[in-house]
Amino acid sequence: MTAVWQCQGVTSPAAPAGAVRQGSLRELNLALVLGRIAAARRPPSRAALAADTGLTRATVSAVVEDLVAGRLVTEADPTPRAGAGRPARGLMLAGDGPAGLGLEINVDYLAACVVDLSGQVWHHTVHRADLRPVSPAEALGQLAELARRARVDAEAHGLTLAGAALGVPGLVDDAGRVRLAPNLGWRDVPVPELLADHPPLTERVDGVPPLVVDNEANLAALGELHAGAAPGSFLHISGEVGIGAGIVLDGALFRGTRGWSGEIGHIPVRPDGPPCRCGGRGCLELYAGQEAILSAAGLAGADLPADRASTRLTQLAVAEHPAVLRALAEAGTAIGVTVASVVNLLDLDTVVLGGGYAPLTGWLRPPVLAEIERRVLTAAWSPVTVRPATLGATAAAVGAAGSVVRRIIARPGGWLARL
Amino acid sequence: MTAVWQCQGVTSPAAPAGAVRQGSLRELNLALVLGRIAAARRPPSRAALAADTGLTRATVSAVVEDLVAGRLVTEADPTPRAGAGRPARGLMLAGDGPAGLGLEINVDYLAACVVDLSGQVWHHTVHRADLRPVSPAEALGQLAELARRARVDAEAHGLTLAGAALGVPGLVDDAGRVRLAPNLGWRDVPVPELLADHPPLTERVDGVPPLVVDNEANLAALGELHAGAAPGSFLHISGEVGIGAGIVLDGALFRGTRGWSGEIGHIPVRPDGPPCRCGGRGCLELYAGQEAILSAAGLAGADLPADRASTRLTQLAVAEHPAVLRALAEAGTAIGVTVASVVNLLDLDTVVLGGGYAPLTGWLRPPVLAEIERRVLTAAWSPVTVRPATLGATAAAVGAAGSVVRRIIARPGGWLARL
DNA sequence: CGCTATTTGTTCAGTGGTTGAATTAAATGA
DNA sequence: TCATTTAATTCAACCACTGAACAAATAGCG
Repeated sequence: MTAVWQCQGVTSPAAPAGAVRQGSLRELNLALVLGRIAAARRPPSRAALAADTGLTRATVSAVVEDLVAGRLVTEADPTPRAGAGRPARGLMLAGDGPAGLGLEINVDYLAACVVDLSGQVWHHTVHRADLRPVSPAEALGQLAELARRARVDAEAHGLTLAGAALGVPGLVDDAGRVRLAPNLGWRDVPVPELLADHPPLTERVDGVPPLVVDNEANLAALGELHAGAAPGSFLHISGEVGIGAGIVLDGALFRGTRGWSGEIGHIPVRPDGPPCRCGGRGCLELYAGQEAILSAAGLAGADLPADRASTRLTQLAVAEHPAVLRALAEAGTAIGVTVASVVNLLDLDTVVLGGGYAPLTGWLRPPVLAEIERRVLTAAWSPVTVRPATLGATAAAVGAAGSVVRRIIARPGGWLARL
Repeated sequence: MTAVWQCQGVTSPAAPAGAVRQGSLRELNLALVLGRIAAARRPPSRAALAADTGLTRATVSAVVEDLVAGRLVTEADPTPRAGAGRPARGLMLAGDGPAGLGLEINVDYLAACVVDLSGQVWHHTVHRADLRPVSPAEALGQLAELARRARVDAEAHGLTLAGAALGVPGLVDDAGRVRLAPNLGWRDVPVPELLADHPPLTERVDGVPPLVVDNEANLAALGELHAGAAPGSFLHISGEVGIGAGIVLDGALFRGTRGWSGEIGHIPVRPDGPPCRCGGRGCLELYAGQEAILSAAGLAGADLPADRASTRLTQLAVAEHPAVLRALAEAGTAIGVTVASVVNLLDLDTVVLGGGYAPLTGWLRPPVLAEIERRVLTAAWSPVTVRPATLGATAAAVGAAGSVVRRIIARPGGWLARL
């Protein structure tokens, strides 16, 4: 009888955005096959791809031929596995194809990195400095120098930069202007214009190096997504001086109506709590922001520069400094209350603690889990996993670079057409 | 210079789900054209569709021919507009094609309705009764009787029921089992099994009548989406005895990892508030649920049966009953705090107040907006709209029926193949 | 009334891309 | 050595879209 009732999935996906023209077919299958190659653990053969995707072996061969000709895919030299029959030739993302340049500006550091199609990081520079007293133009100037060096290094390795992305800790509009970055003290900073004066990033390589400016929490979440360990849907919380979050739903970053999603730092934890500089009261940032934790631990004050605070906190936690442990427990509880709201709302099964929170996960996780178990209606049936980010503290830069190459993987047709 | 910098959109959409085979092309274009016909305000011509979709007129003609042959589309008899040149023949969704059966069980009523492809409601029955003292089997029996009558009525009109969907106020798993419906007092109720004994819903019509069981808040949100007034992304809050929410993102319902998204009623408003029956503390439902509002207004007690409470509340609000107005203001503030969290997280620009909240919007909106403006970081740049649901109190039933026909519109290939 | 301009819808040869089966390639194992 | 097995390619067939030409149907105008 149960077979009669087919339940689940009333989803109403919107009709495909544009027209599906003749050539779209090839374009879609290029993306499909390339995506599977990128997602596979070991280099798959053409036959395996055919079985996997449902396409014919003939079609897969033709598609792969295009991808190889476009330098997006190469054949793995050594035959990986054996059995009986003609050995398969494994396919993998090309290491000498397009690469992405990732940049990050945060309150206490600048970062630049280069990532190739396969996700391998070829270059990574972090420049620690308190950027609050520095003007936006000056900060971007320093960043441009980092970018220039990254490019030189990339070209020395024979990589072709296909684009760049920049993460900033604030709200970015469609034009790349930073509308508000409270912890950096920026307001209405036209990043693209300011960077246009510095040659390293304005030169075109191969006709296409657009710069994308985005929220650093979004890019960090993307980095975590592509780093592989995270599932299709999760919440990534970036605990820097401010607290941001990136929301990944079904393998895609959710940006919100205007691209300003994930402002988790200003979700009210205690609606009648102390006033926040955002105008609200009792925001999460007041309980779990870096300054709040430091101050609760009795470490607020002059002798701890911003660019050292994060590491110092971890050191003290490892040393089991009592006030620090207490402060982390309180912060964890506040984070847990907020995460419980998010999980009740979105039914996510994974929460990733990133940025400055990552090394503190050992102390933050217990109170976070406790609040989730108390407050999430469905927690009894399906546990929520809370784990640290696998990427380092500068996940946003790696995520930014990854977003460039991932865009190519998601829509290889555009890249191939440019050759 | 600015042209060099192309910002926005680092989105990394997952590769297309399945293989794009030869026939997929037609299938996608069928969906595309049918979707445009459904979305159009007046019946579009083939030429207009070609211009709109980017397809050739020849292709559109061929696609439309399939749709007409499958009884999904008909030509509008009267020529709508005139100008110069051969008059266009308008295309519209067929009224005699497949229809959807929508069902709803809630705490204080049962409902059934039938909706055709164009969204027109052909049948609508509401049976008000307090269902808390009734056993699940008994309640489903009553529902089956409603469904039987709806089907008879639909067939009398020449409609073909293509499927049914049922909304319940609780958590539903993949198999259609109601894991928990706190306000109904249900736990682990195997709805499909219990309904299998009642013939009206188990008969197959045309080979395909699957029953989909879903959360009523999800279905109500879908109803609001298809009713048209709402944009692509919004939060729909259903204020029944419990408080649920449906989240629509980019025109699609977001269901969460396990389909349990939108449990907004148990988002903590005051983490240290009074205990809730869910195990948490200070949940929204304790401040803005129907019982909370009644009790705050001094109306809690015996002489107000559950199935009358909602209308009574509205009457008293219209009469400006002071305690009721005060209670609504408090509830609105609690809703506002929660909505502020959601908007900070998801960056939505529209919030729809549905269910019992809809007629109370006049009193709830001001405090909700006040909290949003205080607490949402981006409120200064982009206002959030709060408006009542356009569908009546039984939006879930209409949304359920709509979900059936919308599924056909979204994927007409499957329906056409069955003929 | 007849002619032209105009727009709609259809017909048809042409083409790109997938399909399915047959074929070739390259290894294992008895 | 040869049968077996699996991988990849080749090729005729076919499906669906394309583009242009053509037929249909109306308004405007003299």
